[in-house]
Amino acid sequence: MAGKKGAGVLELAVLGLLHEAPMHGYELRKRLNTLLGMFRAFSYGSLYPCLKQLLAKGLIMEDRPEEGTAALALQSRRSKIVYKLTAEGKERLQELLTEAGPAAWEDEGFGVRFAFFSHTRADVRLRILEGRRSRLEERMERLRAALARTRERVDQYTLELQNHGLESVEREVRWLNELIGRERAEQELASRTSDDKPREMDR
Amino acid sequence: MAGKKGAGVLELAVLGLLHEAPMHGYELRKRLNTLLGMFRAFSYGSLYPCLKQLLAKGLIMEDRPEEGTAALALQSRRSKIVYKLTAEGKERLQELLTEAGPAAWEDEGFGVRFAFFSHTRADVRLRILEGRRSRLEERMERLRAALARTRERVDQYTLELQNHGLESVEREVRWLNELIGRERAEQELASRTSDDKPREMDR
DNA sequence: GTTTTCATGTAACCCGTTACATGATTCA
DNA sequence: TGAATCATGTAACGGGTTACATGAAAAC
Repeated sequence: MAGKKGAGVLELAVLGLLHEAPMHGYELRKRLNTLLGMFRAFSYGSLYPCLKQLLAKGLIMEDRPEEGTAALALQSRRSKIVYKLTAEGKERLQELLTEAGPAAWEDEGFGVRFAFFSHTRADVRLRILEGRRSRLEERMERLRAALARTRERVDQYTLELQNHGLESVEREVRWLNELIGRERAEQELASRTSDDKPREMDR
Repeated sequence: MAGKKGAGVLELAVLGLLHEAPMHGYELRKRLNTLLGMFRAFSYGSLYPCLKQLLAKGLIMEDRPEEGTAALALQSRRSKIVYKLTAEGKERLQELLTEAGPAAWEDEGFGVRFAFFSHTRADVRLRILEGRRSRLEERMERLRAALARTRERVDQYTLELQNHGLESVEREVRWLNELIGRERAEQELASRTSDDKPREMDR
């Protein structure tokens, strides 16, 4: 609970990907951008400094392929640097994936969290999905209100834009509804299996 | 063509809104956020500096309500400051709305341009819509490829995310197709009306 | 053997936010 | 008269990009 701040999408994404498999920066960036391609794209200019920083924090470690065992090659020979999570890194990742607050359901962070949902506790998943949904429902309301006002002022394009925006949000809400339904069903199934045990909401 | 750079969404949005009607900062921000609510939300911390900067560039001017005609009130009395476009401001706005390059169809800038499409030349509108579409089609291809690869690795949630992303993009492409169709129809109609006149693409 | 792609990194910069400070106006 | 909201502003900071520099490995 000490001065831990910042976090950021990138940090989480890197930790998450490295948890799946050790990787070097270049590859990491590619995986990053295919994973989150529909939201954003990171550049090397942000990735490498981030790695450096994670290294300094002891959350990841380098795995430089040390070439010919002995003292042959001097320390030059720049080569691929494979990164992997340390124990603290895994802990940190788990911690990030467990927090179910605004950071997890705002536009910024939701995508990444969702991408790593299979490493997230079931109850946290549900809370994040619900948080996201109510966030979008708010937006929907505001959008509907805006639309009602715009309809009178008849700027055809603004109307078209807001309408398309509204439909997008509505669509995402429907998607979330389905996901939440599935999660609930699974949870119920799970609790019915472990049956009479006195509760114990995970963790 | 001299050292004009930066621009930015905010500048365009402010010019666009002020073109519709003079306004003070606070109101401007609200209009801004209902207009572009589904993309982003600006804070005062960026709006006021932007206004200051536009003022310095001579694109907008203040309209301080000068109270009781004469030298009564000393120069204190801070009050609402209504901004409006200058001649150069209108020119600049027109210039911004006429450029049909990447800036106009990337995620960042597309929304704002579209919102002000009714002040944009018909041919420019079409080019921007087409630019946007091909941008999204690229993304679609990459997304489809990513999906194909993900399907084998069976992370259920990643798959779900990418799938939803793909569908969103496909939906936007269909939307654009429709808009482009309408624009084309209108253009044809217009050219058939003015018929044998040697061209003169609007404005 | 040269071009392309892989691979790592840095420095300058930009756009925007957060948090704060201040004051006027409206309304209970 | 005190609280809420309207209204304007600033300083510190942050997270990211662009453009650049460098070099190894693969492809042609």
